[in-house]
Amino acid sequence: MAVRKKSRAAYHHGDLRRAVIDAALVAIERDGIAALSLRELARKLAVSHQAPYRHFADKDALLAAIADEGFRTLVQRLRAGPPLTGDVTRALTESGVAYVRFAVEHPAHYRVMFATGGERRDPLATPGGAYDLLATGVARGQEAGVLPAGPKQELALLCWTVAHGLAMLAIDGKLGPAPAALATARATIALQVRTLAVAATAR
Amino acid sequence: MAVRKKSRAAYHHGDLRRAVIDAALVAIERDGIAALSLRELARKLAVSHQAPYRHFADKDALLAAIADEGFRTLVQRLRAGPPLTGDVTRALTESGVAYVRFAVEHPAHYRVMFATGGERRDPLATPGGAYDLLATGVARGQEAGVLPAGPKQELALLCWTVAHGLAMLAIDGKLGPAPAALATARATIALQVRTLAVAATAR
DNA sequence: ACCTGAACACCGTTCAAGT
DNA sequence: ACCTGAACACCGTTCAAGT
Repeated sequence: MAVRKKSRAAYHHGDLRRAVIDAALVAIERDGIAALSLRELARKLAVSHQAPYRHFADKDALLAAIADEGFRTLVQRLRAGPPLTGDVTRALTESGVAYVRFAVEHPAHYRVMFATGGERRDPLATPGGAYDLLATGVARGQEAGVLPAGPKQELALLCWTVAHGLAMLAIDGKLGPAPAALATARATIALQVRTLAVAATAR
Repeated sequence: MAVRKKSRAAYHHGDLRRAVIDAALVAIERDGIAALSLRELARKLAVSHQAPYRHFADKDALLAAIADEGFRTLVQRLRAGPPLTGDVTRALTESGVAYVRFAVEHPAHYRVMFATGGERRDPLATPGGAYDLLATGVARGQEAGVLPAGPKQELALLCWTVAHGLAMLAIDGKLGPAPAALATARATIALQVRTLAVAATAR
């Protein structure tokens, strides 16, 4: 029994790549990116400290993979919201909430996505990426008269700024514990959308 | 000559504490907080690797000192803006610009101020701190009729969110190179202040 | 696609003993 | 308020040789 157990435990059966990423997310969430240690991950997964190098060239490649995964998931979440064909005000609000919710639910992903050091690309600016979705939303909002006229780019940046700002404040604990933080973020987004709508109809 | 040079170089004459902080800021700006190494700082300053410990209990104490310095400087910069007794719209705009400018000019400070890991306090919430200044500005804005009515706290959080969001995007290079980034931030802040003013007078 | 095991140059931090 | 120097347990990363 002991022998069988040992010989079976010698190899990691399953998706080590996945397991390394998941363990890294847990570690980052607890101790921050700075404290991430590949050797510690390997220890926790009971594989040799060299095994992770089968899947990631180095520590930065692991972080890049996490960032990639984060951007893909974020776009999915944004696409899952209410369609822009209906109530545009609501759609814009829910998009913002979904953005912050993603950050709150995946703080390690979000941190890595916007961390420096790796000089990573900017998948937000990718065609079909999050920024594209935002630009479309802004255009619809202007057509529907719930966003003020003016350069779409400026408005899109303002919206992203609010979402990103709230996301960072939320995962840094500046908006209180997780459930309250999301409610506060929602209220702030709603205030912003309302303000923009009022300004749009004012002239 | 060689002897004299060696014996004089043996000690660090001057403010080692200051020198360590400055060297840390340079290192963080270049390689990020994660890559900061006390031993490397000591080497660069030509002191023993143990000397910095005279001034900082550990690495985290050094980061805490940097964060402290950052919060103090930020408050100074915000206080240096145009007074709230005059053109409130302009004062609010310049406050926001000063906030982002601080981040752009002191990216390492700003990063450390909002970095996790150290579980630091929140000097923003300190009496007389940055958040107090913001709350006062919001109150004046409402009195002057350039900010919409409503809970001051919600408006203050929205303003902080925009400033913090722009600051983070700027130092992460998402707004382009430094000079352009500040201009973009200014335009975004102006758009937000204008929108709020229009919404305030709409009803 | 994993393993063991050795190796290298680096860390943060502590200690002991100096000036 | 600094120094030298040794020490400890840790890192990321590379290599060699296995299954």
